[in-house]
Amino acid sequence: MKNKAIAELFDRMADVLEFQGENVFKVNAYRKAARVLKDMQEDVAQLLQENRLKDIPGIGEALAKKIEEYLTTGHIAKIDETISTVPSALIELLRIPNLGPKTLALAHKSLGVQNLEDLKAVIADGRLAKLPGMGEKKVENIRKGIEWIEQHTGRIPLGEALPIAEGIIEELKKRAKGIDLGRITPAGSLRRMSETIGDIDLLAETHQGKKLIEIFCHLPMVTQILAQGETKGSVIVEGGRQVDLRAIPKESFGAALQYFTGSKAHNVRIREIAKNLGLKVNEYGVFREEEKLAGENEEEIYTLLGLPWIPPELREDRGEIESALAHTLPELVKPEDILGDIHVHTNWSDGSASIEEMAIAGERLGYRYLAICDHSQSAGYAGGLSPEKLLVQIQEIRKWNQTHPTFTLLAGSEVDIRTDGMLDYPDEILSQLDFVIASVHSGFSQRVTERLMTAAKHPLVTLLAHPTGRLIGKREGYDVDIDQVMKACAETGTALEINAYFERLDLNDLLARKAKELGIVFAIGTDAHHPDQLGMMRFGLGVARRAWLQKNHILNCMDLTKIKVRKFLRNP
DNA sequence: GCCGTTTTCGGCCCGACTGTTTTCAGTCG
Repeated sequence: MKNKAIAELFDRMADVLEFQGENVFKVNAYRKAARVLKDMQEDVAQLLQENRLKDIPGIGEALAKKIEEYLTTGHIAKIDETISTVPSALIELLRIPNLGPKTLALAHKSLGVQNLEDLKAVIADGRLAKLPGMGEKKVENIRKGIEWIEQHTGRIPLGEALPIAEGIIEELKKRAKGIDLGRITPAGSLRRMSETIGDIDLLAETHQGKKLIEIFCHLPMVTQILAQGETKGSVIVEGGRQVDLRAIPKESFGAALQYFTGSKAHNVRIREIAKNLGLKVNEYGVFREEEKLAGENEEEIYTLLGLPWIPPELREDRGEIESALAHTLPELVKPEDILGDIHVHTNWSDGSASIEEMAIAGERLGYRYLAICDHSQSAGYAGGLSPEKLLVQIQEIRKWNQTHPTFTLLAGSEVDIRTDGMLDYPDEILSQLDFVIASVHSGFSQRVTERLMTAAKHPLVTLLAHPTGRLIGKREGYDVDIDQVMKACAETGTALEINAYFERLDLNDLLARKAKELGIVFAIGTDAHHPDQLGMMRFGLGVARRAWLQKNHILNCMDLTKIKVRKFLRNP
């Protein structure tokens, strides 16, 4: 599929045009087209065949022709030509905070800056600061931008960002006893539950902003204060992450929350709609001329625009606006819909807690069941269970169930799909399990598509775990044609996992949404190796919600009878 | 470059902040 390659080309084109001082709307047109292509699940080649390229929002006559050219020849002459006029090392510099296209063009034209090295040099010798419109402070900010990008390239995984945010919120509440403090919540990509977060954004409702920001900047976890004003504070906390707090008065808290939650693309659409209605939306409220119509709550903002409130997880301009206008937004799966966790390890393999400890932890979360799925025999690194040991574990689990009528343990296994394509236990063992998870843990480039498809077609396999194998910020994932695997799952009724472990989140939001369209059933499993890790369910839930999933799409939102009727369970 | 229940031309989301300026350009979110 060439969608991504074309999107990258359009993005690069936008960078170059911006650098050249082209019309900003043209630049934006390229950027929008790139974003839509990246998000899109359908293959552009398919759309071209059906002569439907121009049905893609943001793609008109000219870009459709360029896409067609790419698909037939492998490149786009006009874009290649434009891009080649500017060295790529120069364009890369646009990623530096506080250095935009104008300044970069100025440095290039006046000082001959071609790359990062040149830029550093003209900063160091003071030549950049002497250019017209430049000055010491601007240059200092660019220098800091370079420093920041050199040591801080990666984004924060959701599973790391959320606990930081919650720790700060808790600490703020404790220390703000004397002042008026109302709602306080994450905003930005964190509230949207994106898999990675840039900076952590918090919003607090208060009329004593200055005092609250003062408290915020002196929390125990703060290691550096970047900015401290009356409405905004910005700090670095232990671990090197940046956290921003904005203090918002009650009357505009909803508008600010809507505004700072984004995404940017979503907000652009919101303001377009407002404009067409003769209204104006900003972070202070909804206005008709000078008259303020709303601002205290997010709901009223959407209502004034003729829309239902849209869950933050959907706010990516991936169809939620259209769906909201048509009043067909899905009822997304909620935390209380989750009835159990069906991917859990114990100290029988590489977990750190006993079966009973995991069961008690699950019960405490209000679950009705838990599937114990330790590793299989060839997973030596993880203490995989021999067939004999697995049979003993099954007996243990059955025994436990007899004494606990209100909570059920399922006897499962996370069975390796070996490099030879076979499952790691013979069928006579697998058939004694209630639940079989198949997954790849070795040979990441060896016929993974074929192996996963074979596993999906195996009649004793319930679900494929972490189907792409990616690790956020660490590993790309298997060499796999996930479309083929999903097709096999759809055909055989095999479930796919949304692995909720914070580094995995695999399937991700976009793939899960695509799988949903194919009619595939999901399981959200935490892959917990410790009772505390059962709490990672919420990250998987975030992915599921971002994938527009409802509870009827998810195995572990069904009670055991229903799962059994749907043939996802065998013995219990 | 896209797009159209006022348009096939003339719009295209909005405001804060900063730093450089004597009224505004650039950058960011």
